[in-house]
Amino acid sequence: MSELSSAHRITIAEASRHAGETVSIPGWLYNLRRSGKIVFPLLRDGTGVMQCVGVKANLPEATFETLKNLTQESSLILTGKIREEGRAPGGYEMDIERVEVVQRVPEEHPYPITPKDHGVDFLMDHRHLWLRSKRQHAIIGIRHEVIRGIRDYFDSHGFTLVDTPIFTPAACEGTSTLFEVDYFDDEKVYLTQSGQLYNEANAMAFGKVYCFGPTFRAEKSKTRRHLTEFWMVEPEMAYADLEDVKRVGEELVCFVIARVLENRREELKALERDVAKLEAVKAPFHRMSYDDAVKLLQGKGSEIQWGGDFGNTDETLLTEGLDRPVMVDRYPTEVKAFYFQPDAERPELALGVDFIAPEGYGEIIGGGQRIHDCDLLLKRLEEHKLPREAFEWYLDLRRYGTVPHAGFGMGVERFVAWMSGIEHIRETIAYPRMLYRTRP
RNA sequence: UGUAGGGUAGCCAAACUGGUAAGGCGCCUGACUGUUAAUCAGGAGACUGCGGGUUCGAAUCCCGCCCCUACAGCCA
Repeated sequence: MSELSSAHRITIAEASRHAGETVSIPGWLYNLRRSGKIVFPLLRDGTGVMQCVGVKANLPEATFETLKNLTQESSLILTGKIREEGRAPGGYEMDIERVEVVQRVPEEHPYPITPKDHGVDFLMDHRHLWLRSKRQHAIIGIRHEVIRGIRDYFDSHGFTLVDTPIFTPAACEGTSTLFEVDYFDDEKVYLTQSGQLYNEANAMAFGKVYCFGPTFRAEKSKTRRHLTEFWMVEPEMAYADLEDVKRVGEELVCFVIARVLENRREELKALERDVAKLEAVKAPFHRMSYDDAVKLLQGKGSEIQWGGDFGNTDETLLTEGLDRPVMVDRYPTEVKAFYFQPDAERPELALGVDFIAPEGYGEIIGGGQRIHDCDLLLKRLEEHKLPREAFEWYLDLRRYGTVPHAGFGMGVERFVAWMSGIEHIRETIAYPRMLYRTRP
């Protein structure tokens, strides 16, 4: 590509450091404003958008004509001098000297996404192009920061990354529906819905581990909080209990929020996110038992009965008026998975905890302490009618040096939706997979 | 899967108790030397989701199907 740029190549993000220099910026035409003898192409290069100026009197006829007739999203390389300019959005502007059009989008097939209103369905059908627009760019940038923050947190706190398989032989939790995949020789495997069980084995090998990858749920959920394919980070710790889960979860959330606030101001601004709401999220988070949560909800008019799980509106009610997440712990054993350690004093309760984010973003973390006693685990497998043979390897973890251990899972997309302050989770991943949408 | 709402040009969208398809964006032509989703003037572009029915006449009413959205259940 070097023959295409006639001057030092820079990105728009670097432009402020090159004021007074003549540089080349390769990119795409975001928009074009024209006014007779002066044109303002807005150049987009993935790092930002920059207003450029072309004045007829200062340019060869052909160059000006080329600029004037550019079409939206045409690819081009602009060369010119960078100048500080108060009238330009972003504060810097390029005085265009040369233009090289790499591909001009023909007007017979103009770029479909215009700078005006579009419906969700149309935009989702053009998701591969929609990613070029400012809002999507900002959300994906925040997603990147969230993922980097999560990794940095675990990497700097003694956790080893041990990724778990995506093809799994059976249900990890038995409840949710699984996607079935044809394997070789008539064998069936399933797409993972959690790395949990493998994580427990890995924790016994490495002490503190985490896995980070996609998970799949074949539930026919059709809400703004659900995807059939989503990313989850799951830490697991040996010699740890429910309190450790609460402490680590709280630290992780605060760490990642601080990173987003530190490095993604521009994106938050583009999304008109109320950053004061994020800045308010500090430890300690609110702590509440399931018992108290049920009483609180009933007092607020919820239909919930002791023994039931929280609905969507219940979660919103629980954080009503709160500026930070609430951790609800000690759920009835029946509503939780088979592997939860029971409370020593009240065995009808499971040592699990859910973190419910404020502003209606719902559950972002779910986890707890696992059963470490082999006999109890066997009993639970029977109660849940799970095939013992499939869990022999899992039982081995209780036969060879079992220890109390605990962990949790955090859904990346819900976290990103919360950070971004957006309504629907579908915008937090580049290519969302939902109940009735698997394309593009 | 249930309940509710919706499907009108490439996109957004109006059209009352049925009367013969507004407006805007984008595209094309022209004007404009500081535009900020530029503005102004003109132009092209629609078997009103699909199939059937009622009617002199259907975007509008009725039946069936398809698709979308929101909410609920389940969950991260």
